[in-house]
Amino acid sequence: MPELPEVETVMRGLAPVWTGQRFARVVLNRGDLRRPFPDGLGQRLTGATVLACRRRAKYGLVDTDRGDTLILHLGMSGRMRLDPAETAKHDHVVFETEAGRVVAFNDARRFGSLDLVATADVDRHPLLAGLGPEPLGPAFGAAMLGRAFADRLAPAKALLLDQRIVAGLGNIYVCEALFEAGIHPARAGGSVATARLKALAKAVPAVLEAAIAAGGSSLRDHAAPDGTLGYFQKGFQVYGRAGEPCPRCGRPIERIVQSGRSSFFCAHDQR
DNA sequence: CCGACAACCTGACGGC
DNA sequence: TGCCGTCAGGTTGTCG
Repeated sequence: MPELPEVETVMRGLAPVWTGQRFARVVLNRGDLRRPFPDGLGQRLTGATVLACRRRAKYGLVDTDRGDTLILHLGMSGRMRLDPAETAKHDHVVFETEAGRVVAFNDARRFGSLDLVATADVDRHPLLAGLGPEPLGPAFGAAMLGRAFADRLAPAKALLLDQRIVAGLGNIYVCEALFEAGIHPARAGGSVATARLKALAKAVPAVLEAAIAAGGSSLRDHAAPDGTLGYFQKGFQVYGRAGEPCPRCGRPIERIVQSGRSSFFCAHDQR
């Protein structure tokens, strides 16, 4: 479930555990996830002190005092298990601080990734260089969306999923934001009325902030009850609710598939 | 530029 | 209990 809010929650959970702490051990239980781990990953992290835990789009960034930044991506199924009672299947990398806190990067499907790059070059790294603005940052808004949507025939759904336009949205929150803004997911970007674009510019951060708030509240002392960071149940308005009544008009929520991914929407309220 | 599709992997779930 | 098909929050590349 890692879209922007989940990654934000994970990094907020890691921050108090890692910031200012040194890694005593980093155990790699395999040599790769989506891609091979960088050479010397374990050695380069062991003994390093964490300066900051932050986020860009769906990437978690961990800066160290050695001038390196660990770039982590949770893929589809990645989780950070905090002080796990025991090791679990798919605990691929285990970080242990000198204070004895343990974090296990668990990722069943192995679509996640770990990269280590010079902190000074992080923003220019190929993974991050092409990303659009943060939807919760100052560069995001109706004007910027208007420029990105103008003259586009591509569906609004596809444009919002395009990380070069806005960085951090995934399938769930795109569905939710489009519902909130009253925009049909298949509507061509260029045909979205200005008023709806403004609504969308409000809906996107609203939906994300609500999710972050829900995640944060379920975190308590930095972890869900099962020690997992980053995943929390949340009631969605339309996502995953095909056939259920629209919370606004009561008509059944519909599901269509766009470029291989499910879109959930209300055909009456979203045009 | 666009969109459909496949690939990367494992697990959960429903039907039989 | 097992087997089978379907689906899953992401990213990347190919093809037409």
